[in-house]
Parts: sequence; C-alpha cells; structure tokens
Amino acid sequence: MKSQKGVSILDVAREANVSSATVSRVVNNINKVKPEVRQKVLDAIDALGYSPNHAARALVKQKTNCIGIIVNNLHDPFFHDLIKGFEMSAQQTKYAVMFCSVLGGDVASKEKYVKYLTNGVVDAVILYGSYLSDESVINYLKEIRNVDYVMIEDDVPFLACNKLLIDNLGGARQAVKYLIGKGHRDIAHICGNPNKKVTKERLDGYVDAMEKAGLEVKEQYVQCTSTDYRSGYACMNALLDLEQPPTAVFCSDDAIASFAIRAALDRGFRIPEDISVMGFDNQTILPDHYRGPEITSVSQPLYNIGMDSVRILSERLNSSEEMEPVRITYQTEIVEKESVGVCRRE
Amino acid sequence: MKSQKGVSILDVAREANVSSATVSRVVNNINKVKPEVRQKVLDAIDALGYSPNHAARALVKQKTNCIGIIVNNLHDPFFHDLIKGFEMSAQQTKYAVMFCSVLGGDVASKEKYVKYLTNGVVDAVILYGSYLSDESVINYLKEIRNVDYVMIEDDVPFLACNKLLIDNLGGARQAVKYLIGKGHRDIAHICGNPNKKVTKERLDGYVDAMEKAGLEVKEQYVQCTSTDYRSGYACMNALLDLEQPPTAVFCSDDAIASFAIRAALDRGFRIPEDISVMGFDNQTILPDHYRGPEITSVSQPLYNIGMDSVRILSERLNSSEEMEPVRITYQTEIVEKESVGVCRRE
DNA sequence: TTTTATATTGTAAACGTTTGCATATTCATA
DNA sequence: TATGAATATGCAAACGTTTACAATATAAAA
Repeated sequence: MKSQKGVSILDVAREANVSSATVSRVVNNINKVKPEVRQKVLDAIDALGYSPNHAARALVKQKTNCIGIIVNNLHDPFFHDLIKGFEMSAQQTKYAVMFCSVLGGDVASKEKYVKYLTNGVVDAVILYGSYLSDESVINYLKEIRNVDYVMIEDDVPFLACNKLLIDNLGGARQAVKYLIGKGHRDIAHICGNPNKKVTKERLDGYVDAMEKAGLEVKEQYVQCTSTDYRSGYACMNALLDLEQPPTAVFCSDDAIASFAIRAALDRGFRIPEDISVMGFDNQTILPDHYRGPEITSVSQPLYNIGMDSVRILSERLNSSEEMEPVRITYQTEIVEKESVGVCRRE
Repeated sequence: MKSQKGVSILDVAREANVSSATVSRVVNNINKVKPEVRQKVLDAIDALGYSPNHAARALVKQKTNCIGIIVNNLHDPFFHDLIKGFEMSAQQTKYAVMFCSVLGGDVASKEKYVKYLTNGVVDAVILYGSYLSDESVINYLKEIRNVDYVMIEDDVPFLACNKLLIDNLGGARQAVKYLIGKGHRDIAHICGNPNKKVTKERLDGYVDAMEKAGLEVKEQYVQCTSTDYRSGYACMNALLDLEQPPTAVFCSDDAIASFAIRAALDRGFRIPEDISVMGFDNQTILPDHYRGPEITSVSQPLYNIGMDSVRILSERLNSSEEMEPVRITYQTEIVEKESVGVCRRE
C-alpha cells in the first residue's frame, strides 16, 4: 500500500549517539542541551529526514494543537466572510485550524464529525449554526469535557459553552426602523423557514418594530417561504397580488431577497422606485442569475466572529486556570446599497 | 484548563470484568466475543461514556482514517464546485475529510499545514493548485512516503504522485475556435498573471488556435494583467483604445472577464452586441458588483475532480498492493451564456 | 467419560513520543 | 585538589490502544 518511511526518534538518537530524551529536547527547543550535541542531533535529523509523529505526541501530551471547525455546506457563499475570519486568525495562532463540512442536513455525517473531532483529534471545536441542535448531538456535547468549544449563532440554553451570538432581533428591528425612516408604512416581511430559530427571531424583531411604531402587522404581509429560499419568488408574488401591496419588503436573508427582487423585476416593478426590498446577512456574493440592484441589508460581523472564535479558543487552551464560558452578542449594522428608496405612496 | 474525562479502555474493562482486549474486540466489531459478554461490555461503555482515543489508535494502527485537503483561500468562490465535490464524496467514504486553508501566498502557513498533515495527522492529502510549487514544499513532498497524495491542477514533473489535471491548452483552443465559429477574426486575449502555469497554458492555447485558423496574433491584442484580476478592467480599456479594437476578447478566467466587461460597459459598449467576451472557469458566483450578462465560459469539471480525488485516495488507501500513481487529464466544455454574440464586423 | 477441535478470553508487547527522576559531567570556588 | 553547585544527559514509565500468541472454556466426537 505505501512504503513507510518510519524514521523514529530512536533512529535519530542512535545516529547522533545520544538518548531519545535528548533528541526530544532538541526538537522541542528545551534548552538544556549543549550546543555541539544539539548540532549533532540536528544533523542526524536532517540526514534521516525525521519529523516527530503526531499521534505519539498527542497521546503522551494529551493535546493535538489543532482546532476543528464544523459547518454545514462549507461551499455556501454565506460563509465567505466567516471563513475569511477563521483563516486570518488561523494564521496568527500556533494551532492548526481544520474545517469539516456536513452536507445539507445529513445527520449521520454530522454526528460522525462531532464524535470524531471531540475524541482526541482536536483540542477544541467550533460549531456553526442551529443545524446542530439535534437532540443526539447536543446530548453528546453535554457529556464532552475533554474539548473546549464555541457555538456560533446557536444558543442552546442548558449547554455551558462559549457562545458567539448575533442580535437577530435587534437587527430586524433596525431594518424595519430604517424602512420606516424612509417613509414606509406598508412594510411586509418574507420570513424564511419558520422552524429555524434565527428566522423566528428576525420575525419577532419585525413584529416588535412595527408595533413600537404604531403600525399594524397585517397577517397577509407576513409570508413564509418553505425550507428553500427560492420560494422567496413565490412569496413576493403573493405580496404583489394583494389589493394593497406593500411599499417595502423586509426579507429574512439576502438569498430570499434576491429571489423576491427577481419576482418583482419579472413583473415589471422597478427596485427601489416601485418597491423597496431589504435583506439580512449582507451577503456579498449572490448566485450568478441575480441581476437586480445591490441589496440593502443588515450586516452581521461574520469576519469578526470567525476571528474571535479561534482567538478565544486559543486563549482558553493556553490558560492554566479554568475559565468561565464567554457569551458575546454581536450587534448588526445597516449597509445601505441600492434596493431601498424613499416611500412614494401618499 | 479543562476537566479531563479520561475514561480509558481499562476502566471499561474493569467495569465489565473483562480484559481490555475483549473491550477492544467489542468496540471494533471483531465477532469473536460471546453475546452476553458483548452486552456487558456495551453496558459498561454506556455507563462510563467511553469512546476510544484517537491518538492511541492512530499510533498503534499507523493510520488515522482521515484525509486532508489543502487549498489556498478556501473562501474564494472559485472553490464552490470543488468543495461540493469533496463534500459529496466525503459523505460516501469512511474517511473523515478535513480542509485546511492557506491565506493568500503565505508560505509559512502553507508549510505549516503540509508538514503538519503529512506527519501522521492524516493518511492522505489533497493539494490544490500551483501555489504549492514552492521549492521547499516540493522538496519536502518528494521525501514523504508515509502519506498518499493527490495534486490537482499542478503537474510538477518529477513528483510521482496522483495528478488530476485540466486541459487548459485544449480549453483555450476550444474557446477561440468557438469565437471564430461566431465569425470573429479580431480576437484578443486578456491573460492573467503570466507567471502562473495555468495562465501560460491558456495563452498558448489561444495562440495555437489563432495560428491554426490562419489568424494573425497581433501583439497589442494580448494584454496581461498584473497579479490582481481587477486589472482586467485596465486591460480591456487598453484594447478598446486601439484604432482597431477586437470584436471578441477571450479572458484567462471569469474573474478577469467580469472586470473586462465592466470596463466595456462603463464606456457604453453593449455586450455582446458591440463586443463579445469569453471567460474560463465557469464560475457561477461572481462579486456582487457585477451587473453584466452571464459570462460564456469554458467550464472545468471541478465537481468531478473534487469527487474523484477523495474517491481515488480512498481506494488506494484500502488497497493492499502498491499502486501506480494515476494521472488524469480532464477535458473542458464550453458553456454558452450571454456574453458572446455573432460578429457584426464586415 | 475422555479426547480433540473450536470458540472465547486474557497476557503482554508494541506503537513513538515526553518527562520526572537519577546520574553524570562541567565549572567555579575554596 | 577537593568540594559543591549547576548544568547536561540518560533511564524508564506513561499515554491508550491493538493484536499476536498463549491459555482457557466450550462443544463435538469417539
């Protein structure tokens, strides 16, 4: 199958006429070794092409110097900024950072990766997203005490771990307020899969902001997509079919917004002159079919969250004392682009 | 730092009143164990929450059941399809598949990952792209015989490993022939960073197809970008400034094409009525600034390449006999979209 | 019932490191 | 030169598994 090289520390020791302990000290830069001996060892290492075996090290030191990240659908452009954040702080840490991707909702491979990683493969795991709120996985994680972990964007109440959360409620409120500020009163909401926590929170934010502003939340102004964001198209059509269509539509996310805008454009509406559309996520990359205006959106600091999660774990792994889990809620920010205009209805 | 659970196979053995060997046999499904004993062990495992330590296993078995993938800039939308391919076949293999990302041209972290992975962390590595043609890395890889690996899109001649290549030359020829087929004669080329092999090959393909068709390759019709694909904008402007501008432009890749198109549009040209533009890569995701037509392009089967690379390594790792490295060249395919039209020049 | 073959279990070595402790070497000091 | 302190090195146990091999229990055959 493969021709093992199999140069071990003992081979080096023999070659250099020292003990394996000395070699180990040279390799690990423990400076209790005489310069000429160190050189002899270094030469032997070079001559034999030795490099220390990871598994053996991990076994004796009980750590791997590796951090694992689990997301679903790593290929999703949504992760663009998050990955950039991970990459950036990976560069700055001594830990090797590795990504695992779970396709779609595949529970089996999700469990496979969670169990695999948390079992001595890495020192810490970063989990993105509510797709992980599976009973089985959560129960498993509760038991895990041999790795540190960070959950991003998912707040499982009874799980005592580091949590980096996004203020979805606040973000949705911001969005609606912004639309109101542009003079809109008839504001609809296209809501993503309502079983997902994120989506639910954004819906709540919409409702809350409307009520606080004394605006009625008309039932037919809230359209829910199926699990697929493509149905944003159908939702927008439903809104435009109303006798009094909204003048602005706030969508759960930009992917939905892109399809909603497409629907409006296909019916001859102009964006934002005839109808304003607002998204969430500030996703800078959209499917290539998209030809609408750039989407005014609520931006989450994914880049920072990616950076922070690696940094936080790094710090915790290096600290000698037990640390309380952190819990950070990140605020969102409106990014004004082209898809929202001033309300023209009287 | 962290409260170790530390349940070992010995704890289970004690709890179940058997030897560690028996526990091991149960865990690994070696069916030489009596049903009632098996159950006793299973109960003990459950009671103690045992799961086998990865490092210890890896150490004794000399394998990790893991495949590592190294790419630069994992966040780059270019990798969309490739990642999808990896994900898909990851799902189908028993191997855990993990991604490592190297930011930009950071040689230090590139080396870090290559050395880290090839040293008992994984059983096999997949390397994407010519960014790895660093002397130091290549020399290192030559020495490595304890992992299998696949190189995608980079053919280092004296490196005997599995290679999955793309016929860039042929793809470029296809593209130019296609443009000629549309009646174009004045065909320019915007060439990416000419130090990169890929780009060089595509340039060669362009020249070759032009010559074979008896068309002159005018020097000013070949524009090279700097290292940044954004300079496709400037290149297009240079072409449009010529007294006889081309009627069609073939670009090294879609990212460049998107900027070239932008430049043409900004000067009031219509695509494809006034000038045709063709790309390479069939990148379905483009930066959100892009508002041009969908780009007619040469598509590489990245999804298949992703799938194949994992599959090939899986097979090789499981085979007991030594296998010759494979070398596959993938053919490209024209994807007709909106950016190329029939030539209107007399 | 005894013998033999077979199925099940246990013992202990090995995997390749690190590291506490013991020993050996060096060096400065008296 | 002898002494002690400081420095450098080696020995061997430990990390948690797997797996040949040995030992035992069980079943089948005589």
